[in-house]
Amino acid sequence: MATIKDVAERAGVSLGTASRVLSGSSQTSPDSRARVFAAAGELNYVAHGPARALRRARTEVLGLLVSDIRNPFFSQLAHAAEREAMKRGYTVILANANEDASQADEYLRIFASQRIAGLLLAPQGPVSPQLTSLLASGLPVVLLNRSIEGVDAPLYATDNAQGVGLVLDWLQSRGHRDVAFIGGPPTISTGAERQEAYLAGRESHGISTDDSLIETGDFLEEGAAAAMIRLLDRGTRPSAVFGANGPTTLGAVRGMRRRLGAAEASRIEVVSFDDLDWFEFATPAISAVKHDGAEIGRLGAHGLLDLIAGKDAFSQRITTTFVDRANI
Amino acid sequence: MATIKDVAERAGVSLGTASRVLSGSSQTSPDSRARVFAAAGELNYVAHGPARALRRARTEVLGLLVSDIRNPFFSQLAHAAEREAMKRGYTVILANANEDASQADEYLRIFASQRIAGLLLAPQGPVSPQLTSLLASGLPVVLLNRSIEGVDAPLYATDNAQGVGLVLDWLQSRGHRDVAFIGGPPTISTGAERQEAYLAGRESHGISTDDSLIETGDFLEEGAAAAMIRLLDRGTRPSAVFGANGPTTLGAVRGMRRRLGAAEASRIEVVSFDDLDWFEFATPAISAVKHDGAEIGRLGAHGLLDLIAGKDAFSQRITTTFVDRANI
DNA sequence: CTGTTAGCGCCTTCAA
DNA sequence: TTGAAGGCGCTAACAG
Repeated sequence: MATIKDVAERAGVSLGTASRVLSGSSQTSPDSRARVFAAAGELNYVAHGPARALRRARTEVLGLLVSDIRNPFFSQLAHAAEREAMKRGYTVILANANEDASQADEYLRIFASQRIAGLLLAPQGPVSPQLTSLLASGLPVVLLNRSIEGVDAPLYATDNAQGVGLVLDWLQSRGHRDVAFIGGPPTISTGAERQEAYLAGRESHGISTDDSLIETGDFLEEGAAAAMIRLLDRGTRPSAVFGANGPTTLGAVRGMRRRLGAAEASRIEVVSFDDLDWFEFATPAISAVKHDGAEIGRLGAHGLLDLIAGKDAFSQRITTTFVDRANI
Repeated sequence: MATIKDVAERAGVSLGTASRVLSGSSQTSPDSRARVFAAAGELNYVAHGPARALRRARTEVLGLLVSDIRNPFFSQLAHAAEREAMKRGYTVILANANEDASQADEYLRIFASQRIAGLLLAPQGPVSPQLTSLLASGLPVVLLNRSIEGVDAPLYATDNAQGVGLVLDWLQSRGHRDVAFIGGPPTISTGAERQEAYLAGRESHGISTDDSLIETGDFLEEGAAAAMIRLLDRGTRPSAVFGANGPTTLGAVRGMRRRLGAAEASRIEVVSFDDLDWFEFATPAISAVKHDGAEIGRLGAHGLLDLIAGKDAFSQRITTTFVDRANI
């Protein structure tokens, strides 16, 4: 591959001039600009990123750590963050921790070795050693959708309490009393917040406070299906089920159908935190809180780039809307 | 951040010894090993990736270019490729071209500047200038799921003709004659292959060869919904619809419901190339060819790493299975 | 506006 | 087995 030296030689200018032209840093004469660009084009010159990073002591790479890229919420988030970053000349390295803390730590190490300029973090659980040392090094960080205790970084997240409030109102309006709740891990802030808001709001919305209606999964499909089945196996027969995130709702529906068959399962109404493509096709259609992964990804990337530029960035809670499909 | 020099000083050895210990390259005494590791641990030393890349003239980074990360097929593929690469010490940079050739070219440029060690490519369309120059530079490349004319690289892909054969058999067994086909862009090899196999097999399977039953989308949901609506708007009333990939099937179902309403739409059977989470929940349930994005990602990464290691890698066609949900 | 030069952090040869 | 030294490609500081 051609180096900047090759370009300079071919253009008949010094290495320094070629560098100035190609990185557009300082003033250069129209003549040398033309010649350098021409030479670069002919040689298919593409600057050596690592060399540039070494010299500049910074990169234009952001790290994005999500917990499950196969969850559409996160793939939309990732997609939006990537676009936003690219608009401002940054590349995103995407890492997928699979809701697993040790894998997350491994990726943070890779991020550190790549000397990323900033970190977009949708964390699993508590602070890990690698994260501590990254934070200590002063790396700009923003949190997406999930907060971490003891980490003081801007947080771009769904307003979980508000969203759960919409679900509670809807459950009440539908006259549900025996509502099963399939939650996520309490170690994940979204899991904790949603569960807490739900538990706190039950009574005032005429919903049974019987705790045998509560089960906790892992925010993945399989775990949620297992949780649903545990709940049914102890004889509980709810009139509605509330899944605390997208994969959880999918798993809950699968679990119900496995235990009860499709016909009986379809007599139980389902409501979800997180709206999925197919909810309108289910029988009965599934109503849901819509929260916008893309918006969070966009805002997060924007905030992080501001931090990197030395500006301030401020946490933001994103208000949700509710899609009522009860009477379709 | 600590450099290797800091580590060497703290361990009381020379820089060269520290380097040898940390990269495990040549023989070192147990004594210096212990001291260097201890010092590195205390300083939270993480090697500077760009500097290493510059010196070694190669990176341990793979580029993965997919056309739509929000398509579950690709997010599973990406996830599996990433895991496989990580097992062998490589990092994956994921880029999402959004089924758009110019964005793809932009990302290839970024990959080039990062001096990736190899490229996993699920291409959009024909060869682009950047791709040509990457190939010319001898970069190891494998193609995933989609082939490109004139590019001679190992291809790991679904056996499209075989999969379409399963669909044709199923359509015949269900007695369908008027079958709508919503295809993908003919510029994408999967689009072309699936459409070609379908068109060629219709007659022998008792399916109408009326071309007003054929429409082409863009492999994204919106385009497919529009295609479905165009088809219905010219008065065509099929008894079954065949969607040529996952998002296409989703869009087709949406389009049908929009035009015909849920009740009438549910009298049309749907079959899909690519199985989605929710097909069992649809009314009637949607049958599908199951092709395995994860397997393709895994095989692709494996093959690419072999190429990088100087070994050979061989194209592989992955046989599909069919999930018949007609009598659930 | 341009040429020259030092050095970013690391690995690897060359001597010892 | 170890220390010393050169240089990967690039940018920025300094002279001119």
